[in-house]
Parts: sequence; C-alpha cells; structure tokens
Amino acid sequence: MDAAFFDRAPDLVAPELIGAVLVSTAGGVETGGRIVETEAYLGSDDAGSHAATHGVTKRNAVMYGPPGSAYVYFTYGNHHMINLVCEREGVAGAVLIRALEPLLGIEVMTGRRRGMPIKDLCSGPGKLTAALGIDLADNGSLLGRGRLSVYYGERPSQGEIARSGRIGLSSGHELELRWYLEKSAYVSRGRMGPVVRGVRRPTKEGQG
DNA sequence: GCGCCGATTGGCT
DNA sequence: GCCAATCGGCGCC
Repeated sequence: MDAAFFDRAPDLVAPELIGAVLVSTAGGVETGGRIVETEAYLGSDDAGSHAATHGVTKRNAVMYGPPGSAYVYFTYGNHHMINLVCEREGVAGAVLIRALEPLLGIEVMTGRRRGMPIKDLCSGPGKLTAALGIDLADNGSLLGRGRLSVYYGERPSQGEIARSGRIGLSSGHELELRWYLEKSAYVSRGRMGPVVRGVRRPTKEGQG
C-alpha cells in the first residue's frame, strides 16, 4: 500500500482498511490476516486521541510523522497497540487496527497465543500484536520497509461494514469512529471501559 | 454467557 | 503518583 492511501483523514482511511491484509515478518516467519475492525484517531477535536491535548510528546511523535508508518505503543503494562499513521507529515492522525481474521502463519500465531482457538487469535488490538510479534521495535517503521506490510485485499461491500462508537476509551467514545465487518466471527468482543478510581465505566459499542 | 478482578510498565502531570 | 485505545481467568448464573 502506498503513502497516498494514508495521506488522508483517518476517518476516511479506517473504513477502507477493512478487507486489507496486514503481514508481519517478526521472528523471521510470516504471520498476518485480514483486517476486520478499525478505529480512527484524529489529530484535533478528539478527546480520545493521544494527540488530543499535549501536542507532540515522546510517545505520540510518530502520529505526526509520515503517512504509512506504524505507530506502536505499549499500555496497561502488558499490551502493544498498532496504528497506521495518516495525514501528511506534521499533521496527527492514525487508524488503530483492532482485529484480524487470521490467514498467514496460523501455527506460529497459535503458539504465541498459548493455544488459543483461531477465532480468538487476533480478535482484539492487544491479541493481534501478540500473535504477529509486533512490539516497540516496529514503532515508526514505514510499511513495506521494516517487518510490517499492508496489502490491498478483497474489499467488502459497503453493506457488510458496520460503524459504532469506539471501545475502551475513558473519553471520546461518543464519536462513531469504529468500523468492523459486521458478520465476521473475528471482531473483538466489546468490553467495559478501563478502571477509573476503582470504578469501571461502560463504553459504547455496536454489535461486535 | 456475563461481569468482576488483578496484572504490570512507561508516559505524562 | 496516577492512569491507560487490554486481556485472561474465575465465579456465578
């Protein structure tokens, strides 16, 4: 996939990434799958975005980088998340990859995921990075130049793609910036939001 | 199937 | 210090 594809607003790119194929060569083995769930994170007017309030920081700097690069960060002490950077250099924006339908290296991914059944290998943002071996080494890498690539796949029809609020955010979940393949068995199961002072807040989601 | 809970670390205030 | 774009396990329907 070329930089021009990503040199647009994240909420235009996110739905078009449904059906594309993400491939990793981490560990010297090809693993990957078809993207079935995405979320857009904007550079401004988006309380849920890492680029929302503090301008450029050490963590979010890649979100302002060249389109078509990978923004990988670490959270909850355990999990990596992968985003694909959108917008021209200097403007923040990214699409979070939330779920894949496993296609390549399923044996390897199953091993990395402690024998989980195929439908659960990549059905969440933390799960798919574990399955594909994605970590901070991929942060800032350009697609096709490092361990990660994204290829055009069979695009689903508009009617097969559903839209909803984003999942798991402490703020910004009211914006409908999540897209997913409605009938896919590989999308994430919605969960409650993060713990905030011992209280768990509900998070909006659609069918998923 | 659903809901609660702990794990665990870096970034930011 | 506080918090986070989460996950797996466990208890209880």
